[in-house]
Amino acid sequence: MARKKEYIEEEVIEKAMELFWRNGYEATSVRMLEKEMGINQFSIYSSFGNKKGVFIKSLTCYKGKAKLELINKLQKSSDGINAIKQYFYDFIKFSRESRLNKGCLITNTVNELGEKADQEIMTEIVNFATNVKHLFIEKLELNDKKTSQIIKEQANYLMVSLQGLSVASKMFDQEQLDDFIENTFKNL
Amino acid sequence: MARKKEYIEEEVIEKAMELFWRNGYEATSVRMLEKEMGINQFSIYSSFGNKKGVFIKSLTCYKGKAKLELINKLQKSSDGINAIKQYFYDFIKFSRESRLNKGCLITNTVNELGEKADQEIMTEIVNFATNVKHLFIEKLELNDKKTSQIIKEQANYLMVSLQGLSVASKMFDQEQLDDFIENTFKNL
DNA sequence: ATTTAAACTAAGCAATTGCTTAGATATTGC
DNA sequence: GCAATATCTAAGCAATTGCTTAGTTTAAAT
Repeated sequence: MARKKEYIEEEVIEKAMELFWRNGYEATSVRMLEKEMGINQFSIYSSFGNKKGVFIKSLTCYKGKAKLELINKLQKSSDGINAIKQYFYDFIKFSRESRLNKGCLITNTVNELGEKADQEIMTEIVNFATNVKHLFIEKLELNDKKTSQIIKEQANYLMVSLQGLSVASKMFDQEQLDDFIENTFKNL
Repeated sequence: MARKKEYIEEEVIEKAMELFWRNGYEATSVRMLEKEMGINQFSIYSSFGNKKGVFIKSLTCYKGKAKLELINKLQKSSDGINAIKQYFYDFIKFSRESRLNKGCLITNTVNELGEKADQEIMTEIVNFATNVKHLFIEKLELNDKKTSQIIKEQANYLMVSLQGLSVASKMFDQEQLDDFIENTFKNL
């Protein structure tokens, strides 16, 4: 009884996500989204409500991509600490696009919006961080010598370290990042 | 032969710096700067050229404040590793304003502007990071058992860790940050 | 006191922001 | 074929962006 959409929402959201990932939230305008997603502003607003709506869906898309290309591998591994270390190395590759290091979209967003981030956005972020942390805990528990207190501390340590890696990858060279990762996992 | 300025550039720049620190570069408009600095746009542009000019001076101001409240203490100390650890704890206090964790302005800027940061801004940033790193190296050298290779690696490690602390302080609680710092220095 | 020039106020510039809407177009059920 | 309706294009909205400029005020040198 009506016309068909000429685009697939999941596909255009991936384009949007890439743009937000490269530029950040504020620096990405609806006109830029229009071009990158290949659809008109009318379509953007009718599909996603507003700019924030596009961003929320982009975060979901990012999580899906990260899960597929990064997190599933960690989840499957039974290599404990070494699996997490590999995750750190994998993350650098994951966040690099040709010569540009984009960092982690979640970390970028926390850093950009901080406490003044919208509630909905903040929920997505905390949600994602919690998942990763639980996964770290799961891998740390493979070492049965660690007490739950130690595991908690080390999981916190690793979470902050990962954020450092995200920011640092934008300005430090591979050698510096390698030094960081190697030292991070020395005593775990 | 002419009228006197009704403001002191160093004073109004400190206000601008606080604003950039809280909000980031893009999210800070010239109208906001006008209000915060307490001077008219004409004065802003005649004193600092353009928005970027205000920002560059703000970075310099930040460095001065950091030196005074943070870096000098580290420089004076002869406590080696422990002095650096104390620097990490001091940084958290330094970057907190009432309940808001603003992170490090330098780290915030790298994260926001990344590779597309203006050359002049990038110079200021690299410059500052290099200073801190050299200071870390100086303190690490107080332990004469460390080879220069180890010291290089550990300095890189600490630099990235510090950036992690900056971002993480925006969303993690004190306990998580403490776990991070304590574990960070276990590796040294 | 007069001249001179820098510093002020405040209005205004074009460009861009997020978002909306009027009207044309296409796809469906009948 | 026709009517119904969701989707498209493209123009336009008020508000905000970084920056400028015309005109007034102030203070020092003569």
